[in-house]
Amino acid sequence: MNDPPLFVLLNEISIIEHLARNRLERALPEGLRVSHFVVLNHLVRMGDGRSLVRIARAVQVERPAMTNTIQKLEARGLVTLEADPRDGRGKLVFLTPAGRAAREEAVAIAEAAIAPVAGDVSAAEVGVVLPVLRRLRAALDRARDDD
Amino acid sequence: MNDPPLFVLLNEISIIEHLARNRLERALPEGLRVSHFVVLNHLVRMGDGRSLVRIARAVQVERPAMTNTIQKLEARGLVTLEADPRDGRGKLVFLTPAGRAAREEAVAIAEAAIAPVAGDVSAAEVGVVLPVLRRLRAALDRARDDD
DNA sequence: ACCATATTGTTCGATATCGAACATATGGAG
DNA sequence: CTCCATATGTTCGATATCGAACAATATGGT
Repeated sequence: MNDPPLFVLLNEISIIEHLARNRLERALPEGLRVSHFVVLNHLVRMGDGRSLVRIARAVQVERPAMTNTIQKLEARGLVTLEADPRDGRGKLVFLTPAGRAAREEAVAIAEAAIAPVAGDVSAAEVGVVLPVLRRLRAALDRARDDD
Repeated sequence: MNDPPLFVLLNEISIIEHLARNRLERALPEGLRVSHFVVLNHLVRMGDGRSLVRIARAVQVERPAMTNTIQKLEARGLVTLEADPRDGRGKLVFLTPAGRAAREEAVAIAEAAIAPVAGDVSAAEVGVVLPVLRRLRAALDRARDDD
């Protein structure tokens, strides 16, 4: 079997993603899904007060999924919603203090979850790999827009 | 934000996986899911006549999901099931000619789907990145067993 | 040989995600 | 200003996945 190199790479990426996601999912507090964590993380890192669509696009899910995720986060008191003053259709998502705290806790859990494998891949290696993957991601993103 | 390097790497991997999966999902023939394609691919590459659990473990899904996937493949006439002569509990999965043909077609579709981004990552770069990711995958696999 | 334990494939209930469709709101073309 | 295409958030129906639990079979220790 000589599949194209990129094919093999994506296959490996797919497996790693699945393993890492499952591992994180089990480590997170009861009821806090990876998808929730991803949104909290995004809001902390990129800033809150963003619309649902914008967040959805950033984390690669469709709008209905984001509606669901945000409703769960709101029910937990981790985010609040406000009407967008500039757009009557939009809602803006804001982190609550509890939301920021939950994100901190989840990050600590995530780091602990990957600690056992951290020794197998050095920071230097990540430094080599990461730029290539970023380029790959950018290319996939561009290809998506072209469809 | 200075997250640990491995954390950033896994985050990037997660995004790439999602983009690539969505892209492939849309390109595949109606009703043929990525999960189905993964199983067909596995059977061709690693050999058929394997049990459900064995396939499930290899492609990182739980047994109920594999039961579902195999039933769909069987309904499409892409695989057949036989009782394991050595184990009264087991079933062995065999590819049909139609299954092999469907796999060939799906591989061609998958290659076409990633062709637009193939130019952005050279084979040499894949050669550099792949060993690191394989090591990461192996480490995650080991960590899973340790739980 | 027997019984406890593990394994296999399955069913069941819960949940997340998706695509399609909808109501509402925006904004540009005429 | 009016009207139509577009965008936003939501609801709905379908589907895949998971964890738990189950029946049937294997396996290993005594």
